Amino acid sequence: MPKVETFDRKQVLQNATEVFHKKGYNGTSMQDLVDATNLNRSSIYNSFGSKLSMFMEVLSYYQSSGKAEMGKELAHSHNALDTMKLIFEMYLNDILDDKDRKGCLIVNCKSEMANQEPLIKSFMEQNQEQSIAMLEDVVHNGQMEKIFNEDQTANQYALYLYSSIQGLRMTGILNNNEEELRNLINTVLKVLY
Amino acid sequence: MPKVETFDRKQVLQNATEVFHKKGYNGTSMQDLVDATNLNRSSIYNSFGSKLSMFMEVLSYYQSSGKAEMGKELAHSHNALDTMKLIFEMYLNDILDDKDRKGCLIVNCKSEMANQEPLIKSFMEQNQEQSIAMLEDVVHNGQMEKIFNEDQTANQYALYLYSSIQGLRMTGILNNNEEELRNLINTVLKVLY
DNA sequence: TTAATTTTGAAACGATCATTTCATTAAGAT
DNA sequence: ATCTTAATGAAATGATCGTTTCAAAATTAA
Repeated sequence: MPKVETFDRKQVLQNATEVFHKKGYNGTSMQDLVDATNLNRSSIYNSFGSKLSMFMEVLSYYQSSGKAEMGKELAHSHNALDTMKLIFEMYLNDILDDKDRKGCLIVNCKSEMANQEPLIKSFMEQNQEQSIAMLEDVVHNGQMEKIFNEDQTANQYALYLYSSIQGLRMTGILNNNEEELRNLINTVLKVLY
Repeated sequence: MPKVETFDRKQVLQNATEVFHKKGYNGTSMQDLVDATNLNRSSIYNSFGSKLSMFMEVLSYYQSSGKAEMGKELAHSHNALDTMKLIFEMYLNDILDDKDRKGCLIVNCKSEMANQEPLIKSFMEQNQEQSIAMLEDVVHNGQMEKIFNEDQTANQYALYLYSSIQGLRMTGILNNNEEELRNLINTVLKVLY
């Protein structure tokens, strides 16, 4: 066995994520990626195949990073309401920390490409399914604990919450007033209990 | 006075809107616009200046069309709850009729360009301001009529509704199940009364 | 009819697009 | 040391990008 991949693939993906996130898929050029990753143009094609397949890998990386971070954050919460508040708190912090006002990579990509690129559409469908399943689980627990009402099924509430999160991400692009956003989140969650 | 503008500017804008809506700004080429408008490349530049300024005009046209349609729809409603339901009903119909699953041009553009193009950012800020003012007015009326509660100020509820609408538009890109969306809308509105 | 002005067509602009090619350099395995 | 494979660099691919140019055709007011 000869020379093995020497560059840090994770670091490269992080750098690529940053550009795609800031400029969008169509707004990002291969030159942008060469500059951001400090990788050779040939190396990008050797290691990632094409702009689109590199982007798909970026999306997966972004998704699993988010999931990991969320899992860590929720590890020590055993109350469904606290869990739900923590979830929204994470998105809020993401908005408040986002100096470039880029919004959410996945939401942005859905709006840019879901109706154009079948691979993206599939990714978004499974992302939606997973997100709703996760939210449904939390709501279901809350309903078992009698913390959340049963006016709607857990699945119905999960779709509502999923939609609210997308709305929050969109709103956060232009509005980063912490007080207003916190109030908005409280209003979203109020219907649950 | 010699030759006057012969083509139908409104029709041209409608055709251009269709392409921009389907492909996004960065995904739309000048050739796409030439094909869609049946206008000469030179004529486009003579009449609209540049791709970006044509897009700005498309955005304004889309916005004012939506406002006009909404005004007509709401003309005969004098109950704040009915008005609010009609507003959401309009967005729902837009989703159900959207065969290409394009979502909302304005929401898409906000996610694609608000952080990159100052002209777009300004447009989106005034669009948000107007939308919230309109919603605030309806909520305020409902609160006067004692139909809506006063747990939050009309302005706070307006931001919540504005955010919910953006979420609905994003959700509608992949989900066009009428029953689920209707249920989602009911959940959104329930907090108001 | 003439003068004014716009639309049109076609070509060209230089820049940039995503991708490919290939010879050179580098490094682990035998 | 040598074989094997990967990373690199630089150049080139052909296509397409947004925009400009300009002469010819078209239209209307004077």
